[in-house]
Amino acid sequence: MKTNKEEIMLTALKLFAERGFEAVSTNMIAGELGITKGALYRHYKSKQEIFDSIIEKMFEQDEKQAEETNVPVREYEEDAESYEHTSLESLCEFVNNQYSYWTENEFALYFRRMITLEQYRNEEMKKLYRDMLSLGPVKYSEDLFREMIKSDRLNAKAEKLGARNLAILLYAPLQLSIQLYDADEKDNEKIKSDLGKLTKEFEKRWKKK
Amino acid sequence: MKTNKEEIMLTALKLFAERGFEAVSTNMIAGELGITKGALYRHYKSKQEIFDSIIEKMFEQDEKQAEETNVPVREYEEDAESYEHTSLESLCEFVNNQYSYWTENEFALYFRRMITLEQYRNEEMKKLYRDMLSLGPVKYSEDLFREMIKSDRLNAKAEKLGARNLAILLYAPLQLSIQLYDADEKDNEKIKSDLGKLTKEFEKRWKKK
DNA sequence: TTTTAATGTAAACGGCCGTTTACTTTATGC
DNA sequence: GCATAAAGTAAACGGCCGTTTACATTAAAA
Repeated sequence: MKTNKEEIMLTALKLFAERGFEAVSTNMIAGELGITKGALYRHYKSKQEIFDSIIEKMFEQDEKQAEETNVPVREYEEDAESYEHTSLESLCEFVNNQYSYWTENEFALYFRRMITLEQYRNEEMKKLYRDMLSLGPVKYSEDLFREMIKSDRLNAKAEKLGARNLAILLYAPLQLSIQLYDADEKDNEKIKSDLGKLTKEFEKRWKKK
Repeated sequence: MKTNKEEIMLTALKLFAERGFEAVSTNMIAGELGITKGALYRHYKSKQEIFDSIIEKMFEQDEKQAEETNVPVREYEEDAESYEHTSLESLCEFVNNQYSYWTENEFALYFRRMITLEQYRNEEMKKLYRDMLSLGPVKYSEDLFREMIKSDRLNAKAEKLGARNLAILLYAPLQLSIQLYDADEKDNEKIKSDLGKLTKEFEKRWKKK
């Protein structure tokens, strides 16, 4: 009489992140917890419900994360005013924070891997992956850069390159850094400091002198 | 009496690329082909053998691809001479070719997705993913940049930034572009032309004047 | 200490898994 | 056209799937 929902969820998440939802059996999850599969159903009414609760928890955690960092994370508000105070520096800092978040925060790390494995399964998963990890963040940065260009905070070269390409140039090294982390977790510190250098370099290159 | 090994392999690959190897059943593969699962075993002795033959075919195709493009793709030869004639231009062109290869070549496209879904399953898959899609290409570019710096083909800023970071700056936009393609295949032409712009920009920025 | 609710177990359920078997259909070479 | 080998079928195999059931144990409340 010990296991709680949180524990089951995290155990399942780790397995989902390594084999994919469909390939993980209730037996595996229970076995990992040292209980029998029947006991799982005291806490969740199905395997799917475990998965759904993981998604839900990620959304909750994501909101908190968004509040902590000064740069709003996902939802783009049409009202342009909200970006007026976003500086290039804070955006670069945000990128570095994102690296730490997706590699060092245990839940975020496994969630990212899980959703990576589910991204091609159906439209819902595809959208989730896109919004959280690929097109979403790019579009978000793009919007910020567009604002920066409008308010003349970037140099002429930046203006010429365009907001979308600036977003790609900033966001791509983050994405690759996360991939490099997955390739060898031991390189974490090196990867992180390299990313720091690259964002600093980015700052210098595009900021209005 | 029509189905051949090639047909089975490609059908299986598409399913593996969307759900993952373990989640795809022999029934699904056979169903997609319009035959019964028993018939599969006339061509392959197990589901695993279908998977293995996909890997094998990818290696074969990869070798051909490496011969066609003037830039050697993977295996790094200690002998530094082999890089002497690799120019920054051809490396950038190689990056653009890689985008087309991993999005427009049917087999490469589905193989990439499949291996993406298998990357966390075990050490063998992890290595395969790393070598073909993440750390491998970065290391390869890094070696090329190191040679370029040594032979003084890049400018002072490039030298200061270092070969690894140059590799990241060149390779990251390719990786992200591929992800963006997966997010919405219809954007292909736009993504490709943006990547072209970014590599041109890269060329101008780091080449010795 | 006794009651009660939460948490566990083991077994059963129908169903699908990968694979093998015995047998039938189809295409090809002589 | 007929033998033969290739390619298909349907059914069976043992085994695991997700889930439910009936019952036992545990921990907390009274």
